[in-house]
Amino acid sequence: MICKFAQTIKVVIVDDNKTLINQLLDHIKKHVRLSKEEESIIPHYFEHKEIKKRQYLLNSDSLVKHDFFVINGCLRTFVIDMNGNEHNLLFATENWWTGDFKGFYKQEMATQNIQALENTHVLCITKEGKDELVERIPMITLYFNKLFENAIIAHQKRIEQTLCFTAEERYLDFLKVYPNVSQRISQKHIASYLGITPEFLSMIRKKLTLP
Amino acid sequence: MICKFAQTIKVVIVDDNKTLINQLLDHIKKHVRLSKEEESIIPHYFEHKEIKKRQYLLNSDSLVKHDFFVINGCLRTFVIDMNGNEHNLLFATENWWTGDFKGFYKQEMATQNIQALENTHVLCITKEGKDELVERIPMITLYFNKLFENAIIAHQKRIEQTLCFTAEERYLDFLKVYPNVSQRISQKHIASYLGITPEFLSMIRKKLTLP
DNA sequence: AGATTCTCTTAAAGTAGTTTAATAAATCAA
DNA sequence: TTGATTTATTAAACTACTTTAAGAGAATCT
Repeated sequence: MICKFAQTIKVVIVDDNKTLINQLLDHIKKHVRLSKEEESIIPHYFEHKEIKKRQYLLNSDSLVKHDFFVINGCLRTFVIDMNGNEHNLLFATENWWTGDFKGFYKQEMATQNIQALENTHVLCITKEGKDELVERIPMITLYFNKLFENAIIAHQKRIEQTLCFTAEERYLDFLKVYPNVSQRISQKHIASYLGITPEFLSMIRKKLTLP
Repeated sequence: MICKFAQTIKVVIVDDNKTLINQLLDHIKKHVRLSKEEESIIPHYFEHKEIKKRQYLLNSDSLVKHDFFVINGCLRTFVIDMNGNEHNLLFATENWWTGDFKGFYKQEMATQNIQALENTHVLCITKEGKDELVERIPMITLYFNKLFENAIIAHQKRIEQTLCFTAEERYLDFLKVYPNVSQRISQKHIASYLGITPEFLSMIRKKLTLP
């Protein structure tokens, strides 16, 4: 055995945009069948972008130009309230879509912000690009429709949880549903996502580790 | 002048299903152009149902057979938590769609309940019916897509508000955005929608009416 | 019309979660 | 490696909201 850790070392090869777009194509093909010709059309509508840790991909009050498909890394989408406090809405890792939804589809100014929590590679598409893509490959509507469907289900779940669950219950569900995300981001960001202060999350965690 | 109250008397004519389906067709035509032939196809996929005040249109743990378009009246969609408490997710009045979203699209058991707060007329469509309708009138996908888009925007707004706003701010926004709904339903149902107790809503209202 | 049930209000006591502040631990910059 | 900044923890004081209880008013049922 040359390297006994080989299985746990994650090597990200980003030398070639073809690798990146294939990841998106694979994701699309989980929902829709694509002909070889269609597969060759899709790459033209996406632009690759690398975003370093702590940098911003979108700021509120700027025009929303793109929607983003995450290749690797981690992004957080958040809003800033009247008192200047940030509230995380979503963490996006590998194979997640993110963006300012309303701003993108209505072609308005952003109300949300997107920041990289890790060095991150994304594929960007514009609204016009997406519209043209759907026109050229009508079947791909099924894919985007499925994304919408999943988004609504996820949003409804979150609304139900804030109405029905305590902060502790919401935290436990978050750990269960997003185990890999929760290990990669800081607790203050998890607290913000859950709608509580980092201090209170710390108390919850203490209570959970004790018998 | 024969009756000086004529303008304030609301006469609902429900003698004829054609009147009902036209209301839906008008709603669809705000988003998509329909040929006369297409207009004649659509009615076959909808079934009219009258639901009396306090009756249930859907109970959790039953199979979700239909999605609903409200002609008139008012429905509330709610979940029941582990302690048996109800939490309102949505009020649907004229020209709103409602249903157990996840249950309908995944053809699963309902987790949500729907009850009439007023005598209500709805048009029902099954999942198979909707799928076939979309196949026969592909353009109608644009209509349903727009509904999805609006649903995601509304859900995101609600999530942001629970993170950023106090109960009082959420109440004021509810009054502003749904003035007609808020006058038709009881305060205990508004409180439940806002995620607070009726007692606390009462305190908020008292505080707001004082200087 | 009278009895019953539901809704709204008020108030006092209680609790989930916040704020402030201080300290330790981890991460980052140089 | 050191100093500077950010993150996590703990605890005490505080606040937004809940719970319980009780009474008045409205709606609903015979």
